[in-house]
Amino acid sequence: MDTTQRTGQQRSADHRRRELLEAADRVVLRDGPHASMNAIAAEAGITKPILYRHFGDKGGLYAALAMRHTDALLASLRAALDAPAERRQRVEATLDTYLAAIEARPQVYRFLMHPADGAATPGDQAEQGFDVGKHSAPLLRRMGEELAQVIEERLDVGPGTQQLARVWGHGIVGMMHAAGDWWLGERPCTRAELVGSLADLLWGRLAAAGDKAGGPGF
Amino acid sequence: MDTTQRTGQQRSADHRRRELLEAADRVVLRDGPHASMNAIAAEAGITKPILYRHFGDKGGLYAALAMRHTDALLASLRAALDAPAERRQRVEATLDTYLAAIEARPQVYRFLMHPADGAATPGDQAEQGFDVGKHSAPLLRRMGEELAQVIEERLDVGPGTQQLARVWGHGIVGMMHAAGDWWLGERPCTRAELVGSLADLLWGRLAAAGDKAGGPGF
DNA sequence: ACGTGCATGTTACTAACGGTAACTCGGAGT
DNA sequence: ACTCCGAGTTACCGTTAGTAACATGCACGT
Repeated sequence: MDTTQRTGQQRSADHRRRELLEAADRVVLRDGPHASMNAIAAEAGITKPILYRHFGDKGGLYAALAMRHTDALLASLRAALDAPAERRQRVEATLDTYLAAIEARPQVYRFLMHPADGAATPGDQAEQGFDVGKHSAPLLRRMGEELAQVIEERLDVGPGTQQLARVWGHGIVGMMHAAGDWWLGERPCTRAELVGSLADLLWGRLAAAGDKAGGPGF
Repeated sequence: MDTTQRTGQQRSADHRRRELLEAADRVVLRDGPHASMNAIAAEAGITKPILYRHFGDKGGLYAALAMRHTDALLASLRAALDAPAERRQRVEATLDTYLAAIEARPQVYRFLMHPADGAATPGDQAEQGFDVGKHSAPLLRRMGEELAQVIEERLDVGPGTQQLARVWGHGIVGMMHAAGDWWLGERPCTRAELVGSLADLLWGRLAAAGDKAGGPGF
């Protein structure tokens, strides 16, 4: 059987937290990031203060929720990134993995990319300085750092590799994200075409392209 | 049609709107995107309902405000993009223009990139379907389309140029944005270094780099 | 001169939200 | 039996977006 009698007490603490997170997940998937604490509590069959006891505040709940999805997505990406294949193929597989994920669950994607407000507790005016990006999409940051690490581990671009890797990591992730966001809204082409075009961009086809008539000479 | 006497009535309508926008600008620059309608009204020396009469709702005010800054930034970028110089130099100038802008006014930048909620009027539950990206940062979209147009006009990459240009436009803008956001938060290097690294990425240095020891052969 | 219309402005309110204080209830330990 | 403690509730606070109803001033037709 289970590890003894304390199931009734202690395991239920973690288990309840899991249940609450899954209820919150359901509501967020249904209502988007505008889901209210009341709605989440109602979905879980309880009332607000319990949520606050478990997660502190709304930011805490959202952070816990985001962590789950972020971890899952990052695991997929890591798999594609670490596959034993040619570099271009790895890049394309990673792009495709990301795009497939946001295509399959746009609500989750939307939630992860807009963790809402976060700052400035109502009664207390906090941080009026610029903390740009501090509370902004943490998923993008994590993906950027992850990619930077892979680049630094695997690529040799001479001196300054470490800094270059970080710039490129965040830059490439941003490229993927923005292109995916736009593509998800307009669907101007197939996923494979998008992957190919982005890989072409990373492969220097922009620099290699010729000027059209009328442009300044190269 | 005298342009003289109706000044008292009609010009003051537009003028008042301008004044309100400038007051809102001041507050947003001071308090960030969390600025409340009350605060903005107070800064303008009036009260809330007037704001609502002029702009409909908070989204309307924010949209009008964002339009001003977006137009200004886009004008700068267009100038850098259309300069009569070599392509790489144009790219670097454009990147630098963008980064200089967000560096100079991080509050404006933060406001433009997070137009807050926007959807779901409180009393009426609206749009529960996925409208991903519909209300998301319009500045990025406009920049992406603008860049796509320039690419399509100036570059010749064979068939499919138009679609490729749009993908690249949004992709490059996303790269610039994400890298800039990260850089603004951590300041890991100078602006010039960041510009150079990003341009190198676009110039195919990622594809040209060699593998480090231990990696799968190329 | 006088009311009419209209834009401008106000006060006072509603509904919803995030968050919290204070109370209640049921079960384990001694 | 009595106490302690965690889970849960109701009822509330402060703030916010948004609105209804009331006041005021200025041009206009008659």
